[in-house]
Amino acid sequence: MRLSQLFIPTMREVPAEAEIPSHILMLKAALMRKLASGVYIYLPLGKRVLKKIEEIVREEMDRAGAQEVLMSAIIPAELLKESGRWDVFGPEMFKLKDRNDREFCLGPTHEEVFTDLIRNDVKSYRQLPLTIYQIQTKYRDERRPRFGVMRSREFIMKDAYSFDVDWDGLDVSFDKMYDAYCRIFDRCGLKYTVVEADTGAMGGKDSKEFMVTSNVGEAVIAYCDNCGYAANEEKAECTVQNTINEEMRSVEKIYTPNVKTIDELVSHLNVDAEKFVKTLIYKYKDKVVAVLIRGDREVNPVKLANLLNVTENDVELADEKTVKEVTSADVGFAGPIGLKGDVMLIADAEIPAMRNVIVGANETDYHLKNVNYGRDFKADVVSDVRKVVDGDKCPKCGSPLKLDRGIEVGHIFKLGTKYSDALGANYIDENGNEKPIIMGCYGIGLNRIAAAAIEQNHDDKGIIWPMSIAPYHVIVVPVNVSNEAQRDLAEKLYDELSKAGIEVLIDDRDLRAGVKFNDADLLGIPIRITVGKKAEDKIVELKLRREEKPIELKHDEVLNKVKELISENIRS
RNA sequence: CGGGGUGUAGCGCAGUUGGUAGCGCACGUGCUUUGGGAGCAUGGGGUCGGGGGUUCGAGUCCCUCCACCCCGACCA
Repeated sequence: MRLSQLFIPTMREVPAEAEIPSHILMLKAALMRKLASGVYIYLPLGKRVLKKIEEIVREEMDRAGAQEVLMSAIIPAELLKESGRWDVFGPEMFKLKDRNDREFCLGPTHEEVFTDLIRNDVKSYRQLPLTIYQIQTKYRDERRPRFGVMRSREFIMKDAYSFDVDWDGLDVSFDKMYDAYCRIFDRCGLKYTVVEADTGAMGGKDSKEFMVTSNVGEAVIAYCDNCGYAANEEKAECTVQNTINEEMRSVEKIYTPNVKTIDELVSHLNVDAEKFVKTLIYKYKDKVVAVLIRGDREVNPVKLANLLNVTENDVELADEKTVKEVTSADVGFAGPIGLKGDVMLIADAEIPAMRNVIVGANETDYHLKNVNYGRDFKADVVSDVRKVVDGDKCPKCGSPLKLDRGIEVGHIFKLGTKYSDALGANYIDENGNEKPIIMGCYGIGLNRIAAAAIEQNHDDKGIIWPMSIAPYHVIVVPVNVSNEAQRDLAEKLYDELSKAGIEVLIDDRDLRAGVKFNDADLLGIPIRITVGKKAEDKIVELKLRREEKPIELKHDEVLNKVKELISENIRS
């Protein structure tokens, strides 16, 4: 392709709306443009990158025995109402009505549609196992789209669903997908970590996320260098860090006028935050629960929701009125002793291991010190409900955990029977018994892969595409197109490379060398061939985008060298 | 959804006490130039986010709506 003809409106200045490198570079390098908040259109180069990623995903899905189908982006409301998710997703869905006032939504995910297909057309164990997938646009009306394609409202996803006769079968299907995912991300040139994840509103059992490590990632992951344990922040198990064996002292009431927050208490009493226990009042489904947690810790809302057997959306901090009713005091003085009404008391796992702590007195302007679990109060439930912190002991081996940020590019679940039960997707086993089909589901965000790849592969000049997903492999740059020798040699090379099936660009624009080099760097084409002063002697330069120094090559050596470089850098 | 901010040429921005809109880059044309974002000359491009109001006169003041961005909340 000729740059003089390619629709590639690169930008010299940084668009004000973009903050992170991938977003900036995708706009600058003319991969995409924004149409509306969280909605992007892809230009020729961006489209090629997506195609490359799509092809890798497709090859690996097919290799793993999955079969491609294509659902509709439009889903009738009744299907999602059948599973209950019409309300679970709620405002996250783009909803629409047809002329007869029938409700639909633009699919945020497709479990129900796939399950519906299977319940109609799969009846016997003889038809199982089966894994089918699609590559399709999904729609989620995110509250806050951001970071370009990283969190957009329209995005391309590969979603696969496995159907098995039993849990052992699911394990096999799941492991195949797991392996396929590793191959996909390896081939895309991404550095990633697989972490244990919470299943959340999706339901199901085992769940793993594929996280591309990046400091712009929105997810926090905890991992252990020693034993390999890794989990996302929501899931990461917390252990009791240290057990204090002080002698229990007697409870004292202390006057703490208008001292409400842990920070204020720390400076008022000159005692470390870890000697306090916070009492947080939450509401869920018209019930009230009090959560006790060490002063310097944070509650993990996912763990709390799971413990209460509700979704995260159902749990929220109680309003002031409720807090006053339950604690008989202003907000800021809640404690475990003397709560009124039907309040479940949950203590974080660390609480029983603490001694002589300070808690709210359930009386405005007072706290209690030397309070001890077991002697002074007992919780209805003791469970891990806090967020991990850097340095926590690994739940598997006890070494210190580290925290990092990641971009979630893939997520695989063992769903089990959640949707087959809800929609009645059953099969007849060899004994004639009707049983629910055991399902798994597996998602990959394709545009996110592109953005994540840029996050991990760029410098201050632009993108540095991994060979496997680069829009083109080679760019031929004649330094001066009005120099006949340079132009002719460049054209000849372009022609030879094209005929050999190489994906090659030629920058035949009548521009200064600096502009062309800067564009080539911005675009991130892996191999640049510069045809300059030595064109008369049939000598050109070959420079890798990733490397600093070029090498000189004779004209007739170029094709083989290029072929070699490409095949070295693409795994299949 | 709460808090903050911004809307002026394709991009980045300026616009004073209210007086009829400008700069850089980009774009067209001509000449010169040609190994890391050239120079000179010349030209085109604007419902100043929309609507309403105040005023002789509004990019500027007031009201209102909208869009977009950031922080938070939220997120299979």
